[in-house]
Amino acid sequence: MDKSCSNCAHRQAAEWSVLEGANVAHMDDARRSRSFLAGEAIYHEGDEATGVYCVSSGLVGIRKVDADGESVLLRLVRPGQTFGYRSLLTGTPHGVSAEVLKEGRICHVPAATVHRIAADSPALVMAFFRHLARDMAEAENKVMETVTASCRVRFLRLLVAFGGEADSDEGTRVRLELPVSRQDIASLIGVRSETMSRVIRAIENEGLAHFKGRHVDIPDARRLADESFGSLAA
Amino acid sequence: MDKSCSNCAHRQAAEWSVLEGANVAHMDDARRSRSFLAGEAIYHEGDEATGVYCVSSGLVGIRKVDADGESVLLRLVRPGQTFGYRSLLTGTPHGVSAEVLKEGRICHVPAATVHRIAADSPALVMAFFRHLARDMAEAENKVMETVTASCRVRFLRLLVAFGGEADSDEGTRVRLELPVSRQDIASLIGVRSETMSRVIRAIENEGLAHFKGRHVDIPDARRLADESFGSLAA
DNA sequence: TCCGGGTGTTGATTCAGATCAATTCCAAGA
DNA sequence: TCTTGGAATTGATCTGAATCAACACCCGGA
Repeated sequence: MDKSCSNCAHRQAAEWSVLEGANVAHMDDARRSRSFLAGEAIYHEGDEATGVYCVSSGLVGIRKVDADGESVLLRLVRPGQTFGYRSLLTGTPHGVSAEVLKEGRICHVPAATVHRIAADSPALVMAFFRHLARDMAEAENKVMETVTASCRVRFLRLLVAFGGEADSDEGTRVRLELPVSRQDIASLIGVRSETMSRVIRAIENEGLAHFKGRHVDIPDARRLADESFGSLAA
Repeated sequence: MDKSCSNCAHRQAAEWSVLEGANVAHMDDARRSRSFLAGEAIYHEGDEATGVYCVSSGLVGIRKVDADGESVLLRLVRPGQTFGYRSLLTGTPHGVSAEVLKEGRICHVPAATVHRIAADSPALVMAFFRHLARDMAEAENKVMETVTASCRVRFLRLLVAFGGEADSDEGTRVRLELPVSRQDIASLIGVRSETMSRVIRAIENEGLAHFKGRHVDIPDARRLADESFGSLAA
């Protein structure tokens, strides 16, 4: 399996899709994939970048830890997405750590290869720029949210985001699976896990959604989406 | 004044410094500068990008407003720094708004020019990538801080950041001037202005710093820096 | 089968910061 | 000079979320 990027299921999604000709071969050639178990660290804050990573399957979390040991889960990286390119391209140590949240397979493209191809293909650099721009926009949203929205609203919005990726069968009912543990969800929206529990119970009681393990059943997605639009759903 | 980028006081700082040969001339030729008064908007969220801006003098604030009208000041743009390049390069509408906080002069390089030069100079794109990467790192720090640190600590860290740019005369005493109003500082660290006042008064009472208008006098910068390192200064 | 430990839940209590409501301060304009 | 309106301060009160402390649940291993 995984013999080549060309037949990777996610080829379209990743930055590599802009590559042409010999560069595709270079990539395929230098690329190495290996499987990771949940909990394994891929790199730590402060490490030097050794290349660019690409999630083939599983789920990766980008984390940051402060001096007090407080850890925040900044974002998730899903299959088909790349990560770690920022430090590599700027030549600075990683400012965040990456860790496997759900076991899977992750490709690694060595630094030298990325640099060589980037020097030859401005389109690749541009693709990474776009990726970074999108991440930046999300980071800005996150700052806004943590400052202005209650933890309840933040959680509802996260549900909506997860739901967007899930299968919303024609009607308004949506069934989805939480990709990570509740602790991690709490960390993702910046609250304590106890608070997370209470928020979930409240939502459950109101009948907005039904939680069983990692399964979530949303009877009326529209109602939930409305609620997630800030406190005043004018 | 301001006849050319070549003799701009901030030439070294901005992304343009990587340009060579004819591209420098193209830039200089197309560039237009004009002065803005405090409070003027440069662009709004949702606007299409018309070019890249460069602060010559004064101060610019990057803001984001949510559905409820809550506004957060995300970051400041100082003389010598560029902004607005993100939307231009990705071809997406601005996700934030830019507004003049302190009157001054701002240069504008039209979209067509930037695109033409960028197509010819991969180094320019790379320079913008670096800028974005730095902003992203700061955004990540901001998320961390708003989630983990008290508003007191967040304010102290902001003071330290301002102090870093100021003149710390040989000793530990630092004298600096706040670049923006207290309301804006409150918005910058994500608290209400009332809270801001109280925090400032508390710091004043402890003798950590002395505030008079926008002037701040820090008798012992080291002590202040220590305090800013989270709640537990082990 | 009985552990053990990680994950999640629940309750009681506390506290940081928001909110509501007056003032006071101050700079620009008439 | 007086006026005026935004910026800043101050006080009283409320509340959302953290904290502290048990306890229930579930799953893999001996």
